Amino acid sequence: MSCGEQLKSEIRSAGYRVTPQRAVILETVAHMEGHHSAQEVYETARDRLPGLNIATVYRTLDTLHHAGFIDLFPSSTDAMLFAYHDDTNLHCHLHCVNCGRVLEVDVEPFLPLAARIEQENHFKISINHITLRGICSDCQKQGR
Amino acid sequence: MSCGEQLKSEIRSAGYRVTPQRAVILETVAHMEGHHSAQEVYETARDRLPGLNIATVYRTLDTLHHAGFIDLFPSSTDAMLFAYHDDTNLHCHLHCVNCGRVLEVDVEPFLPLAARIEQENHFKISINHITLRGICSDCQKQGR
DNA sequence: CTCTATGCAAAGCTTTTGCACGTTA
DNA sequence: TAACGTGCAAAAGCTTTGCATAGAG
Repeated sequence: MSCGEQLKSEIRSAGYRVTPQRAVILETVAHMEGHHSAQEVYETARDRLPGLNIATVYRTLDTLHHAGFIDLFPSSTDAMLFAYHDDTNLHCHLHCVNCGRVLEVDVEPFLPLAARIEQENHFKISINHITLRGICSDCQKQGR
Repeated sequence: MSCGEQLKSEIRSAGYRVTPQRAVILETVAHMEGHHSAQEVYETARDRLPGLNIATVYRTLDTLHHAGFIDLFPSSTDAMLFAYHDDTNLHCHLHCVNCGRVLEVDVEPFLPLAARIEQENHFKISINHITLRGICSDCQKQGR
């Protein structure tokens, strides 16, 4: 089964109707590395689906988020960022507040600490959403 | 020196003009515990400064942020959150993606790990902005 | 007196919503 | 054919901006 068929099948198993828009948008997010705004997803997906509407992108990203296929990340700019959720590739995030880029790093060293914080605060941590904010090496070089 | 005078003096030492708006807005954020939207800051500050404009609140919060008095936090809802920056009280954040509340927890256990991540990635972490997202105990009780 | 900050109103951007039509199962 | 999803257009919410006036140093 092709990658696209695989994703369609997963949408269907999650109990959602498979439409061209949903299939293309999910494939788009899955193939674009990293974290992207709705506008970026829209512009990329539109190449394969002319006539696609940005409202549909928002509605579809929301649907796919509820279905567990997509993770949401608030960013330091106005726009929410979206990323494909891959259980086999959990990571945490270094979010540069200067350029907005999001680097991904191994989550493993965080796990013991996360478990401790969960216990002490009765707070269920979403491991894939741990975010450290700061300045990336590129921005440090350029001063500020 | 009163608390208000203290803050005014700090604004002045940072090289900014002291206006009633800046003084009141900074005091407001300093006295409101936790993290608040511009709208909340506006509504609270307006009690002491009728005629205050929301545009002034945004401009002032931005100024005070650049001056280092205020921290910014993107949230899972649309609105940016603002908090008083207190060097003597660094903490990290448990951000409930369900109700939007932000709990503060001791930052100390994070420091060794943060130092290691900084070294390995040449990324300058803003210690006061470490954010763990998830579900708070109240929302867990209510189911989801 | 000069330069900066504020109020006001308008605009910008991201995101959401209502509704008629088209599509999926 | 009975839901449900989409396109379109309009609106909503947060934030920014231009400009004239007021205020700080």
